[in-house]
Amino acid sequence: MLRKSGIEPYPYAYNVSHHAKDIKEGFSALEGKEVSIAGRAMQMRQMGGITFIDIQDRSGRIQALIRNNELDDKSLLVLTNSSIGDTLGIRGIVMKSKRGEISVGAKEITMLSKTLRTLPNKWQGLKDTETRYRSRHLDLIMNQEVLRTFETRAKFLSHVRNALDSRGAIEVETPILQDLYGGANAKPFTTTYHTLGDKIMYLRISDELYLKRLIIGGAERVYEVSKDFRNEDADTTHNPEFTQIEYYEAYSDYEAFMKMMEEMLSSFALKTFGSLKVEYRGDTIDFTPPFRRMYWVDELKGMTGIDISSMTDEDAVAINDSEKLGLKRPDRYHVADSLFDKYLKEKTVQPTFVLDFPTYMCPLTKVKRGNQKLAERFELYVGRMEVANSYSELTDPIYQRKMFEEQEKERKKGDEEAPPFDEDFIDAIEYGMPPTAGIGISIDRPTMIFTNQVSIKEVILFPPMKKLPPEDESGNR
RNA sequence: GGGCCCGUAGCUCAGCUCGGUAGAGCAUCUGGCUUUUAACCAGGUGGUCGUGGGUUCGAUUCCCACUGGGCCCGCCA
Repeated sequence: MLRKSGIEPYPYAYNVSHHAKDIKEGFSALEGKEVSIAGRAMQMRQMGGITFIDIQDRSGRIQALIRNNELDDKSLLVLTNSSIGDTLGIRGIVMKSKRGEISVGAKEITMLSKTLRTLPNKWQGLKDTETRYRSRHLDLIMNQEVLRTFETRAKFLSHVRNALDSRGAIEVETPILQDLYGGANAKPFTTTYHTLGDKIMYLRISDELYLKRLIIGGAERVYEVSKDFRNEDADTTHNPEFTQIEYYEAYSDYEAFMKMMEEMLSSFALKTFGSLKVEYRGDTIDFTPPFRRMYWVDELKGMTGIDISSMTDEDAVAINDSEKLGLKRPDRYHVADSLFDKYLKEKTVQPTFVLDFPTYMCPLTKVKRGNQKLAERFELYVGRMEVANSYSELTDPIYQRKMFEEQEKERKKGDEEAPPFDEDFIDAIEYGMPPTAGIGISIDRPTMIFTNQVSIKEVILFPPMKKLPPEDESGNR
C-alpha cells in the first residue's frame, strides 16, 4: 500500500512546536515564523494546485494552506494520498490566507497515522447517543466540546484536591474490594476472591469506615478520591459507578465544612468562569456565599404539619397513604426522604444546605447539640441535586454499636440496603476517635452543573452500556 | 419494574400513512480546477432497511415477540 511508495503510514514520533490555539491567539508575534503542528485532518478543500486542510488538535482547529509547487516530492506524495481523518504533521510558516484566515503555509507534510475508517459527516457530525457513548473516541473527534467537558471535570477534581491539600490533608487509598461494605445505604456488587478460598468480596459502596480508622490512628486529616459502586439502576443523575471525594478532619464539625464548601465552589466558579454565576438548564445558579440554609424538618412541618423528627414507623405508614407517596416499604426513613423530594427538592436550585436530619436517618452521626431528635448533618444541594453530604461524625462507640444494631434490625426486616454490622469497626472506634467532621463531595454532579449537562453520562467517559446482541461480531474492516 | 418515542449506506436523514425487494447530502474512489471556509463541476462505488416470527402472491412498509438506545415515572437518602 502506502509503504510501497515510500510513505510510512504509522511512524514513531513527530516534533510538535505549537497547538492550533497558540497560533491563533499569538498570531501577531508568530506571523512569518516557522511552526510545526500535528492533528487530525477534519476538512479538506482541494483546488488543484492548492489545498486547504483543517487540522484539529487538542486545543482546536487551524487551517493548513498547501501550495503544491512549494512542497518537496515526499510531501506531495503524502498530500495526494491523504484524506479526511488522517493524522498529519504540518511544518510551515504562520500566515494569513487571502480571505484572512490564520493558516500555516506548509513546507512539509508528514503522515502520522493513516485512517482506515471514514469519519462521520462534517455538518451533522455524530449525534447518535448510543454510538457516542459506545465509541467515545469518535465522539471526541467529532464533538470537541466533549473534551472541554472532561477538561472541566479534571479541573474541578484538581481544585478539590488542592483545597484539601492546602488544609494539610493527606491523600490515601483504601480497599475497593472489601470484606464487608458500609458507610451508606446501597446494594453492593459482589465478586469472588479465588485464592482466599473463593471468599465473597464486596466492591465498596463508600470508603467512610476505612477513613475513620485512619482518623482513629491519628492521621487527623485524610481524603480519598473514591470510585464507589452501587448495584442500582442508572438514570440522569445516578450511575452505578461514580466518583466522590470523602474527607475527614479531626477536631472539626459540620459547621466548618459548610464554610469549606462555600469557599470551594465559589472559588472554582470564579477561577474557571470568571463569575460566581453559572447557567444551568435555564437557571442562573449563584455561588455567592453564604449559601442558603434550609432547616428542613422545620420547613416541612410548616408546609405539611408533619413533624418527621418524632415520626414513628406506624405514623410513617399512615403518612405514606395520606400523602400518596406510594412507597413499597413505608418506614419512617423512606417516608421522610420521600417527603423531602415531594415538598422541598424543588426549592434547591440555588446552592442550599439542607440540614439537621432526624437521628433515625443517620446511624453514623452525632446528635444535634440542643435537640436529641436531630443529627448534625447537612446535604448540599445545587440544581436540585445532592452534591455533598456531611456530618459531625459519631465518635461514641457505645452509641455507635446501638446504631449498628438498629441497622441490623432493618436489614433483617428486609431492607437489603441497610449495611451489615461491622464488629471490626466497633473494635477500632472503642480505642477512641477524636471529634471529627466528615464529608463526601460528588465529582460527577458538580461537573454536570459546571458544564451545563443534563445527564450524568455526559460527564462519565465510558458509561456502562448493555451488551449488544451476540451475532454482530463481524468486525468489518 | 411501568409509559412514550426511536433503530434504513461509515455519518445525518427521507421513504412506511395508502405493501410491489430503496433514495438524498456528506464521506470514499476517478477526472478537472493555484486562496478555499458546507469550495465548485462531472462520473463511479457503497444497503441481508436492528433480530426473529406472522399476515400476504409479494413486507423496509401491516401485526407480534425479542434486542439495543433516548425521555418520563418508580426505585436509588
